[in-house]
Amino acid sequence: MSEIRTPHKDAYGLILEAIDVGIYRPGDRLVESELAERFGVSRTPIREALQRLETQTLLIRDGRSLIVGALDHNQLSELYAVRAELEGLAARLAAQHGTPEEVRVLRKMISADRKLIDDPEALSLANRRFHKQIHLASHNRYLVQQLDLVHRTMALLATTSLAVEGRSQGALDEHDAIVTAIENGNGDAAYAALKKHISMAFETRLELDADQPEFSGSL
Amino acid sequence: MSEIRTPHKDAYGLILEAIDVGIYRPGDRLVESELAERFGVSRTPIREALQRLETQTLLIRDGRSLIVGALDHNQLSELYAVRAELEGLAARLAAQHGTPEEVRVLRKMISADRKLIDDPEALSLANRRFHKQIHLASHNRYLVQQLDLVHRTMALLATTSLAVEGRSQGALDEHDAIVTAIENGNGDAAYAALKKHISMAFETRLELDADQPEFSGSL
DNA sequence: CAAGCGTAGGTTGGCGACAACTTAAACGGA
DNA sequence: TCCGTTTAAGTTGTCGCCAACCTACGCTTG
Repeated sequence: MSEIRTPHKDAYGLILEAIDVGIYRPGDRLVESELAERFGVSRTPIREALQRLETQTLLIRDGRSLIVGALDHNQLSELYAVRAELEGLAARLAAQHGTPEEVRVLRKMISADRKLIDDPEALSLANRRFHKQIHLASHNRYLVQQLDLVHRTMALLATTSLAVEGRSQGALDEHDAIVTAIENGNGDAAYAALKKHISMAFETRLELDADQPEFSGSL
Repeated sequence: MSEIRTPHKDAYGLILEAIDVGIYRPGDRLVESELAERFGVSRTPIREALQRLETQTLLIRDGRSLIVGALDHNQLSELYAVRAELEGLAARLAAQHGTPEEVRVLRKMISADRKLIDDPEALSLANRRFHKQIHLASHNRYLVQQLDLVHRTMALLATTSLAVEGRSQGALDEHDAIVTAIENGNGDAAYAALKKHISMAFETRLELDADQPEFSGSL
């Protein structure tokens, strides 16, 4: 209750947030001393955080130093392939092992999210929570862990695919189909519905990237 | 060319190897100063390595210190569920995107491995290489990364499931079926064959654990 | 004799400093 | 003017030290 200014986020969270906010963009080089000064700590905790981020491939080595990872088209494609499979598995397991309480929470989320249909910002956050809830309902800690990694990697992408006009409605309908399958305990249907959902999201992102003026890819 | 004694493995690899060899067993507490003295380095690189191992959940926090992670029955079950899905995806992608050269290497591996049928030690190593080759043939770096993580987690298990009498022959036959499906470019068949293979391996491990006098789970 | 408190030992987290290395710039010579 | 060499600045890797904290043992007291 004492520290309001600094909620004691460690260097890991601080750097992650700095990347999220856009202070550091893909391709930027991260200098330890600079980060240390920015956050008012020594280089030691910075180094620990950087190493953690490196093992998660959010940062990649360029010679001796670290730069913020970038996702080119190939990487995006590969990432979505893995994500589709893992999310599909999560849905299947959620249908099989999810508790009634967990499933009801999912159902409630959809109802609540329909009211946010015009607020892309809030909808993006709600979307994360929805998927996270499915992950947890799978009751598989390794799956949760791996999906966390996937989602963190996707944080390297600036914009959310929900920003595309009209995508919100479709996404919510897909969410509905997923939850319905889970409610019915139909693992195969849940697996298929979530895979389809990820496929649509990927397709939307590709359209989004195609419209961008493209100032990526540079080193 | 100067250092033959130490092939410049960093602390990360050294600790990992120490766990593999059994110097440190699941549940053991890792003391930084002890590791530093053992490897003849300062605490700093040790700390970095420990943090990396912690992010991969090979080490887990017990209060303030780190202990080697252990896998109970539930964790093992969850881990194999994820592994089956990821390995299955790797096989599917290998069938779709694998180059003829990569596939031929897989075929050769099986022939070579049949000669090792009486050497569980060598066969275990060959088995790892075989699966790794499939991962690489998927041409999906994130899948490779995640499967690496899974396999490293399984390193916490002392014995290999290939140690079970008669399992070697069955495993090789399953490998054969997998490669055949990949050769035919049949993604669905490859997916199913590898999932089946992992399922059999899991079943074998359960039998193995059931026979063990069980001195795990403590602490 | 038991229980609670205090102290001492040990371990982790953080910091500043130094050495090794890489990169880049500047200077000199052809 | 261009290229090579030397030098200097900057950054990372490693180290030893100190403070905070947790634990466990021992002592004291009821």
